[in-house]
Amino acid sequence: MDANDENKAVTDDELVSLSVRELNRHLKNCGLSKQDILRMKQRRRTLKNRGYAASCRNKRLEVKGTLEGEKMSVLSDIQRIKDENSVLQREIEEMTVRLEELQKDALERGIFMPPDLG
Amino acid sequence: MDANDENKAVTDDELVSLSVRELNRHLKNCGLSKQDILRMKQRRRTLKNRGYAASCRNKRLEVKGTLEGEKMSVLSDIQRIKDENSVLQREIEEMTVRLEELQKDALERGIFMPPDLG
DNA sequence: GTGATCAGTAAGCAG
DNA sequence: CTGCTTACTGATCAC
Repeated sequence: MDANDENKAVTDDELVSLSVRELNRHLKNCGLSKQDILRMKQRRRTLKNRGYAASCRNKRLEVKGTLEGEKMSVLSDIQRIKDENSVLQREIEEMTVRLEELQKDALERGIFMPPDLG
Repeated sequence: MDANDENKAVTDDELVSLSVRELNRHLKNCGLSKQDILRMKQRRRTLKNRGYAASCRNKRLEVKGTLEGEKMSVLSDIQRIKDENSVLQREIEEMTVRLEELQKDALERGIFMPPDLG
């Protein structure tokens, strides 16, 4: 098992993907000095940070995109409700006309409308 | 005039605020080597970049804030229009009731309603 | 040259 | 330690 690890170069990809336990085992088997080990640890941290920074930027863009999408969605909601509003308004106008004609007709025919309905 | 500038330490603030022309004059009067002048130019650029980065971040926050504000504004618009919608809906219901009562009353009194108004 | 933005780095905070 | 965020830096692009 030791033979498998010994003198094996560690790529950046491996350095970030290996667990701490695996990394320690590997570093020990390679017989690196404490200085080198520290250096590797720091490089691992740096590489991780690189990834974190990338996710952070992606997240920022994603949040922004979501916000923009929500705004658009709400804007279209407004349009829908405004249209609905217009329909109601038209309906009211029609009914108003209808009532006025009824009143006019009743007057012409000498019919008294119930007071509470006029 | 030279005496005023000579051996005068240049702070970072001055370095970024001085115009190129003023800076060149100052650097010359201090009798700096070309190496030093180049170093100062680069430092100036770095300091400027620092400021640009800050504005960039501020702008990003500002844009985000504006977007959120717009979303809130549109949301309150929706509420307003929905309320207006409810008022219209209620108005329609009242008129509907009124018309139905008129019809019922006419029927009871044996009065024919005009066909186009029924 | 100047200003803006991107990706990478280190410092610092939170879990 | 891990992951995220911020400030800074150099590189790069557009004006």
